[in-house]
Amino acid sequence: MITVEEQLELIERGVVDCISREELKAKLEKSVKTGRQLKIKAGFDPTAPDLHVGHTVLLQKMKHFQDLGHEVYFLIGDFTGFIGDPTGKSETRKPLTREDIARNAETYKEQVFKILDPVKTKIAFNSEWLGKINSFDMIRLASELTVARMLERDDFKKRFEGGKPISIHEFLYPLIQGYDSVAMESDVELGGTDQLFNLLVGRDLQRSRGQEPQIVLTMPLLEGLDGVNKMSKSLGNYIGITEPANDIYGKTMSVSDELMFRYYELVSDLSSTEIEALKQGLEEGTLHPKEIKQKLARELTARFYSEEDAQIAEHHFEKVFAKHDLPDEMPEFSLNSNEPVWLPKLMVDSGLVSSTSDGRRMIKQNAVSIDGEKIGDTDFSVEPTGDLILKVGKRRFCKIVFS
RNA sequence: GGAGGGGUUCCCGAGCGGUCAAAGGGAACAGACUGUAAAUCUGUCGGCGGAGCCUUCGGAGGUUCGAAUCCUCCCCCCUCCA
Repeated sequence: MITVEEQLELIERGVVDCISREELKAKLEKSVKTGRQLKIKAGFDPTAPDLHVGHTVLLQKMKHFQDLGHEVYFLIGDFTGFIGDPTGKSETRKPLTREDIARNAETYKEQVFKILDPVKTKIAFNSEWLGKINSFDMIRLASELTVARMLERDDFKKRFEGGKPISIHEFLYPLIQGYDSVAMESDVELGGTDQLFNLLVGRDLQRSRGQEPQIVLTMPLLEGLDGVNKMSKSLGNYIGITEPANDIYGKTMSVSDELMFRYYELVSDLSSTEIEALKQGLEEGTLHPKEIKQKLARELTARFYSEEDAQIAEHHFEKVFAKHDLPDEMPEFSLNSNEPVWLPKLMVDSGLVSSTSDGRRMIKQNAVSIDGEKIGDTDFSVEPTGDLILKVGKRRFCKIVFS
């Protein structure tokens, strides 16, 4: 059995808030003594089963608990999904059907098990207990927190002060999430730092209902590719874990040097000593920043694919971007015409640009080439004499095949 | 229920009868520079085979030679009072 101290060391790695460390230690001690696993809970939204690298920060932490032999619950917040959550200014979400949720849950499993141990992971749905709750329970729950307290939550506070709408039912979410902890009798709840408030509500509710309050652990939010905002799908600054290997590799390479170590710390499996060594190598000039980043890109690509795929992705990257060569494979567009084709039209048809205006713009900006030769004339027409490679910008290629 | 403020192009946000395809910023895209880095600089940023034309300013009508701008109704959001 692993000692409490050893467990703490792994658990606390990368954690922002731990409330409280003493209680966590006590729980671990009890667990070691009695052999009872701790119940670890982390909740996920059922509407967006597209996980990105940002989510993996949390998943990695869940994995740590699994490795330590604890009981990890992947909680799908399907109850919220049934209701439809119009959070923020985005248009009201359509309530999900039972089928949607079942399908999303499947997708989640596929993705989540790229990190978590499929055998050890328990999947739970909060509709199981929230679906049974009645109006009285709901109102009683709502009476346990004040509006002033609710407005302490950063997100609500900002929206309130900024004159942005907040629906009443949004106040219910922290309560519902907190109730999950009560229903599950969780020992530890994990979440991003933005979840701190919700996680603390769980503690409050457990305590007021005579349970031993859960330990709250928050993980940092990983910055997205823009280096500023947190990684999110809606901001488009993410690396999706189901994206093609080339994209995972390439997107990782576009991370800035400064941010790259943040990625190392939060998502890499390397130990902190190994990361330190990389940092030192960079400072001393023995390691080139590109090499360090490539190591990261390989690690991430290999995690979601394989070592081999990572090698291929690296090869592709070097070829296309470092050497400005053509990729090994590119989309083909077959054209059956004996007439010359106006270039902007061809660009639209082959899907390289969205409109002829856009194509025209690209030509004007000196971004278009055919078989390596820049085209600067917007009136240019392609003669149907033979296959050719059409390139727009740095990364858009298409092989035009005449048939 | 009463009073007031507002909904503008991907986002934020000017415009308040013609000179508006709509300032400015952000995002994005392209070019230069590179390590596809990042940062920076420059340019582009509704559609149409370019001049010109067509469709945009919450929705539907209307007034005008002319409407994002004025009027009517409707929908949505915010604030204050109750």
